Amino acid sequence: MGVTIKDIAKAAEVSYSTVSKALRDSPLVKEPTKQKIIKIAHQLGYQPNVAARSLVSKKSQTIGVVWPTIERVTHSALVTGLNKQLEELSYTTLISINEMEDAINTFNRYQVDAIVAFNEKNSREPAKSTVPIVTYGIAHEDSPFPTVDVNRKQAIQTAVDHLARTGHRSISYIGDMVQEDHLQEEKVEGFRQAIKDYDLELNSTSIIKVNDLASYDGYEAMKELLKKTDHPSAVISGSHDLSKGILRAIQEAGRSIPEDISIISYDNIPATEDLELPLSTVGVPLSTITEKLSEILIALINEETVEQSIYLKPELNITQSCKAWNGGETNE
Amino acid sequence: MGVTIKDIAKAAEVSYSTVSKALRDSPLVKEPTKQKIIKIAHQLGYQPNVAARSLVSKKSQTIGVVWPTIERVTHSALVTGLNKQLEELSYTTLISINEMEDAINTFNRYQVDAIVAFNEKNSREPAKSTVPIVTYGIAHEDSPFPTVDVNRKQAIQTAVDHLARTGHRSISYIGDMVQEDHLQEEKVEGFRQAIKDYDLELNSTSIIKVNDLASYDGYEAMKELLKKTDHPSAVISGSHDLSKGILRAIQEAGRSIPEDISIISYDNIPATEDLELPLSTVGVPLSTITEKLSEILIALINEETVEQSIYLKPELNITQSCKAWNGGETNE
DNA sequence: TTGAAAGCGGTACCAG
DNA sequence: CTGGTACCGCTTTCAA
Repeated sequence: MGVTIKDIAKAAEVSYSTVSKALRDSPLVKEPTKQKIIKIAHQLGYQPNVAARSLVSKKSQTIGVVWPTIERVTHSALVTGLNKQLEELSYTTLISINEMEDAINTFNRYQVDAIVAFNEKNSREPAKSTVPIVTYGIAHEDSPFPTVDVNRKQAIQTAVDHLARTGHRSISYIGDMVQEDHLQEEKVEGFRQAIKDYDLELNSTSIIKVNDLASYDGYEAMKELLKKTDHPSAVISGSHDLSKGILRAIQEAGRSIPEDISIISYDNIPATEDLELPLSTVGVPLSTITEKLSEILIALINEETVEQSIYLKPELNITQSCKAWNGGETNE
Repeated sequence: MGVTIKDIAKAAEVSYSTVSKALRDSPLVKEPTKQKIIKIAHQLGYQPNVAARSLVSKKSQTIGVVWPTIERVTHSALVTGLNKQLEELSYTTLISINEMEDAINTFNRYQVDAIVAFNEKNSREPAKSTVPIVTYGIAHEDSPFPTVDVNRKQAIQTAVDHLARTGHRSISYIGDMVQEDHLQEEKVEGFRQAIKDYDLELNSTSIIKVNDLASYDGYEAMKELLKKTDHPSAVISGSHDLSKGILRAIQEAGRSIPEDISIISYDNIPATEDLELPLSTVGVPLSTITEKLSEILIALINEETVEQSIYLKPELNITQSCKAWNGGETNE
């Protein structure tokens, strides 16, 4: 077994309650004593026993993340960001990839202070949990828990709005999923509605289906689209990966951005890779999401009331990948 | 706070130590009493407090997984499999995405029974841990902990071996990484050596570099390769994703498998998607890896001695994607 | 077969 | 400022 505060007490020749105080940096211990104790604790490689501590304090300084769909890369950046954010708030993050209900039970047994659930489907019965829960990305409908989500519909609408206002009349959206995917459908829905609002044409090449959201799918879709004589003057892409493929296809076809075609990508990941050209994006920055999530978590832990449903507003970020459209004629 | 055994004791009108026994299914409790207690516990939605339990029993029935590189999809299937396997052994899996040392400290505080670390780089100083640790995929060199790993070098050698024995003289390997990547280099090394052993030619198109291991990279590489008049009669691919792209490129070029070209893919994921044709693969099945890992974990927990370095032998699985080579002439 | 009581490693309160 | 002690929820002897 590991080192306990009693071992430290013996070594430091003080009572173990003094050790406890010193280690918690209590002002009730004289500075030299404190230093001595801390030093000894360090030498002995002391690690406080969470079990014992949370047993009495009822707090574990731990947040449980329920993430059954690790295979979905989409959330890994988010989880990474959240982990980091919570670390700064001196919380430890623990992840379970079990199903919602199992995971929640586990975290309850572990007495985590709060739970974030990334779940695709709404759980039928609101799992009974002593620990407060916030969900992310779940249909806002009638989740039994407070929910944080990105307004994907609005994101795409914002993109269409920008393009329409800058003269584009023919816009395509690449990213409708062949398989059912609630999150993607929301984007498509936003596109459809915005096109309608602006009274633009909606034809067979306006919404392009893809098998997956990977780079190749974007490439394939765009290649196909460029074969048409009357290809759109602007494209909105459903994900960063798709966009990479789209750029490749455009480049390969010898067309140029933004002269021949403007592009806006849905994306909440900060542009890590530098693509050849900085992509215009629309979406909620990852940091905004993790900040909001942490905020809710902390509020929940402090038993404050929180909004039942938070819908994050996307930001539009226009770069050189977009240009006003003047009917295809050169401007000079 | 949640329900405790005392609440149950009160409701069942027995002492709380009896409740404890009943819930642990001890033979020291009469069957009817036991049933009654279990029923009440269930009604009350009792969840045993891990903190209290592990405080006294010194066991938490939990395995910690250190997985700092979640962004790397490679391991997600493995973690999923391991989680499932351990669940069957009635262990709970908890994941930390913090750096090795932090994560190990966290798990020590949590008194997990053992730790699995997926780490790319060998940690400089063997973090001091009370809890036994096993690492996966780390250079077998001189890890301070027992290690389980796949023999990637041997995998590729096995593939070359098969192809060479069935008449192939010109074989290419697609999957050398542009960025440094230890795991990939091992495969390339295996390829190089096997080619040498069989006295085959090693030219500029024998080993194809890729930017990443995604589908598109395979597509691009294969497309390039097929432009050569004297393209190889067989290709070995470094990953399942690469293979998907490779198949697409071959198909697009109007060539056929295995008539024009044979292909073997490095892969340990069970063929989930059915590609058009079943791919020949070489690698260690995921289940073998997770079984071995669990086995070591359990042994470690029981304080048995384990091998310091376990190197799993890859399996070759040949399907219709490979065919003996007779110099390019038709056989009939 | 059941109950009482000790104690796991800490925290926090109270007395000195 | 330091030490003593009750107790968190549970497991595990030991007695009844």
